[in-house]
Amino acid sequence: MLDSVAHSTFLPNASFCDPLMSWTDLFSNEEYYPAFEHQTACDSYWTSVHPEYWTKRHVWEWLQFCCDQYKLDANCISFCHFNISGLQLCSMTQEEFIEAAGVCGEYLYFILQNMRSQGYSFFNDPEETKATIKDYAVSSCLKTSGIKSQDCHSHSRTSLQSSHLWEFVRDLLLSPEENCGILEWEDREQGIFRVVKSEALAKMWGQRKRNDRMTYEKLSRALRYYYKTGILERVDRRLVYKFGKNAHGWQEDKL
DNA sequence: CGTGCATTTCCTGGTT
DNA sequence: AAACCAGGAAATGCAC
Repeated sequence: MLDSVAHSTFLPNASFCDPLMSWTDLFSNEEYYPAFEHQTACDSYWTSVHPEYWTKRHVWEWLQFCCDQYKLDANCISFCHFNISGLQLCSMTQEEFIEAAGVCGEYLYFILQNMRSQGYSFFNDPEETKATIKDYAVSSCLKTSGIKSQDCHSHSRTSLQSSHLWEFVRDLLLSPEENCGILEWEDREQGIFRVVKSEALAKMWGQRKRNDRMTYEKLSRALRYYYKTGILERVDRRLVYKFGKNAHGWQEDKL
């Protein structure tokens, strides 16, 4: 089972990232049936069929795509739970997803629901969706190597909304596209970083928490509380912080 | 409903 | 003077 997932092929990235493409467009677009002229629905890619009509193979292909694209830990996923059709997949509740794949399940559920409502535009939404995906993947245990499936399950309640400030800061440091020069590594190895645009950082954090009253003054107070818990360590320079021993996921060689 | 955690808000005072 | 830093105290929102 795992082998079939690991060895099947994906569409190249460029093929499904057109944000303007609807399900109808995708379905009728010949580009999605490039190599096989007389394909049946069973032979088509999952990307060319609405999730409700997915075959078991489509479900597998989708799972593989998600694992690959969002660095989900396949160890967290009970693949036998997903040996089902698209119709059955779509009827699964979030709880059932979590039961089948822990925090990865919560994430997969999130992706599926968005795909069902938005089609592939979901994968290329430059706004919230993209940040949501990234944050979802990075803030939970998904990107950490060597994580045990039990750990994933124990974190199954972790979600975007519960993402902590230090994780938000960490993820910003780790994603240059979102960062926009707001944060900068001062010493990558030691986890020392500088807040370059304090106002922008506060604004972004405020957006994340849906709080337009957020300021750097208040954000920095929250950061200072991290000194006590070892998430951050004090650095005696303005706007400079350092990850402490209880912060994880920021080290280059451990990503 | 109560409790605890993680901020958020506010504030006084000190530093760059 | 503006922008930060240090923390105390209390309030808030949320999950359990």
